[in-house]
Amino acid sequence: MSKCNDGLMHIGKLAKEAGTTTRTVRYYEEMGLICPECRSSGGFRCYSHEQLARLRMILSLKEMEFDLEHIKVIIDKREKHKTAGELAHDILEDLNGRLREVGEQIAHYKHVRETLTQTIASICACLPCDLRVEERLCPACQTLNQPTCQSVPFFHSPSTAETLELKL
Amino acid sequence: MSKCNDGLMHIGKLAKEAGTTTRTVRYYEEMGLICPECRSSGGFRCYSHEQLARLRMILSLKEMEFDLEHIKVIIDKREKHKTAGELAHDILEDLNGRLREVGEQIAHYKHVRETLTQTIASICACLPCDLRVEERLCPACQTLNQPTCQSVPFFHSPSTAETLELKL
DNA sequence: ATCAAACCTTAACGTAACGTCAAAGTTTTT
DNA sequence: AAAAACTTTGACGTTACGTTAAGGTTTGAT
Repeated sequence: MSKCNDGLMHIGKLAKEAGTTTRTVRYYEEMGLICPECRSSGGFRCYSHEQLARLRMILSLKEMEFDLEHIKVIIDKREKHKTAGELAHDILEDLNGRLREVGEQIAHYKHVRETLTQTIASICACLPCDLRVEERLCPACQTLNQPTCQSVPFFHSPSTAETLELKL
Repeated sequence: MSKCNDGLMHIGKLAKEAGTTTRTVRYYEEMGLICPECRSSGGFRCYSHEQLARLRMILSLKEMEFDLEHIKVIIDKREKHKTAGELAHDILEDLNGRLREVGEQIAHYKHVRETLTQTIASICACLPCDLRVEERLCPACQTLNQPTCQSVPFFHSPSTAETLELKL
């Protein structure tokens, strides 16, 4: 009847159950993160529910943006500790490290946002400018006595920027 | 005397002035973002100050995390507009788009941080647990009547998770 | 039993933006 | 003139898969 009974499933079902793709599962296998319980006579990968749980572990760690290499390390830790407490202690280091990194990411993107916001403000002042792009200073900038155009490095042409630089 | 006079410089100087590497400059050339003014008789790339300004433009756009393809488009816009105002209007779309994306990135990482924080809290409750990792429920979790261990998908072993799942 | 649909297999290229050799030629300095 | 410093092209490595391609396997229906 079925070549895949005993509660085993092929890769498609496994992937769907875990909410990922077959390509991802095969890739994880290549990386040594997961491997099928057995193969069917025709060569199909067969997975048990244990594998499914393991795959879900991997994916839950991926949600926290650990890279696969680190995930492998973390999962392997499960076999290196006798008690859950020890394991918890060990894994908490990974989690706290990651937490710090994510904080840095957030800070970084906030900085990028700042840069963008300031650039946008500067360029807005140039909207009413009728000068050619090669010109040096918008009337608006002159009036406001602001170095807007020039403060936006990619707004004015290289030759203009160069001119300005040489004058310094 | 010098084979690189006339205010021209070789790639090393260019890169250092702009605060990047020669590899990056060559890559940008490959991508069509920048190209040397000329070559020395021996084949060395020679750059003018205009190229330096252009490279700085590219790098300033990179600080806002535009990808190179987008940077190319933005820089090309400089030649498509007659007035600075028009150019400003056009570029503002790119900047605002990027601003939105960066906001999304920040939101995303904040979500990741949330997940991490909650996971850390859950696992902290398991620190005093003496059970083997394969066991099902920490005394701590039982006492607190909290589904902590089980709520951390990668903390308990696959077989345990499976057991739990089958009981549902 | 047979046939098609649906599924699976391995293999391999593509992605982004460079880092990092390697082997050999050029410029600059001593 | 020789050595030090610099440059050249070429090519592989990186991350985590997506996306064909060409060809077997299972499954469900008839």
